[in-house]
Amino acid sequence: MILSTKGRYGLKAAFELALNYGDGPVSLKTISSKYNISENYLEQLLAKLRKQGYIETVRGVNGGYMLARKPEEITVGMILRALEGEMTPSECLSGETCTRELVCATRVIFEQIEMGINNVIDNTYLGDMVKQNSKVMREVAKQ
Amino acid sequence: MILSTKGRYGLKAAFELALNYGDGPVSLKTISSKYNISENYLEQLLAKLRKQGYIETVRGVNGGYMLARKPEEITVGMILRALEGEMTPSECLSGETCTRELVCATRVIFEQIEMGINNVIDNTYLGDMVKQNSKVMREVAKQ
DNA sequence: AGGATACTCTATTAAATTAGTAGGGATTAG
DNA sequence: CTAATCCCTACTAATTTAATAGAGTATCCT
Repeated sequence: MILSTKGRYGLKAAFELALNYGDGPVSLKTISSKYNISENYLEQLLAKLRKQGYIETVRGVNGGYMLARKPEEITVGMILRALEGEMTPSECLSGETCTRELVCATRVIFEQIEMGINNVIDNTYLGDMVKQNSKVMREVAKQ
Repeated sequence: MILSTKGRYGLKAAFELALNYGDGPVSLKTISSKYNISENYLEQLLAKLRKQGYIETVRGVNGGYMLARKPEEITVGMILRALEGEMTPSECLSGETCTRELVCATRVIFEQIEMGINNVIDNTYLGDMVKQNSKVMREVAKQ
């Protein structure tokens, strides 16, 4: 599994906040029960997203979480990286351990895999997910 | 890290066998010392590749490992999957747990990530790596 | 003011995975 | 027959994952 539950749960939560963008905060309980995720665990994931500036919180009664920016300004990559760390297939692409930059056949492959992933996650915004979702929902409703 | 050492080491070893394709077996010791990988550990990885039919072995003195097919017939994806399992971002794409096929916004993203990865690993053959490598080696030699 | 609701923060932990280590057994060239 | 190799299984230390637990702080509402 390329993504752990951190990235998977976190992306679901971020999508939920995007769905409710502009409608005030959504509580942890609402999200965790809708997606069937442990409340305390999801809380830790949302804390990471908050610390990285992607979501804001309102404390107290009727409080909850909300996106700190428009869904059109937050990419899937931002969310996944905030939770999973750099999305790289091999430490030699992100770290200092690999010294054979030029002459490494496997490195070329790892770079291409990384590009393939980044191409998706950096070009998809939460806003795109919302649009795509409402489109699918309409199609399902027709049948 | 998307790939564990299993996939990374295993791909390096497979590449090494591709480099030596047609020249008889290459011993475990040769590969593990060249790439600085634990001999016993690499052996376990090569055993997996053998059981899946990608490599053959010759036992006894002067024995070793060799590709069971031409480098042009073995993809990077075959090697990585043999060692890492299915390269999928989320269990909902490979397993039976996810039941909301149609109406799942995050699933769409996971599918696209998977396609991005597969596009690279299923279209790159060990033979391509060998060609690419000798090209780079020539360029380096010029300078 | 006070209670209920909701986020904040830190510590702990069970389970799984990773990345080996270890060692005895079988095979074969010379 | 012996040294070089592969074969196979068991064990283990370290790390990561996926929570669980609970005490603390802020805010709304009455």
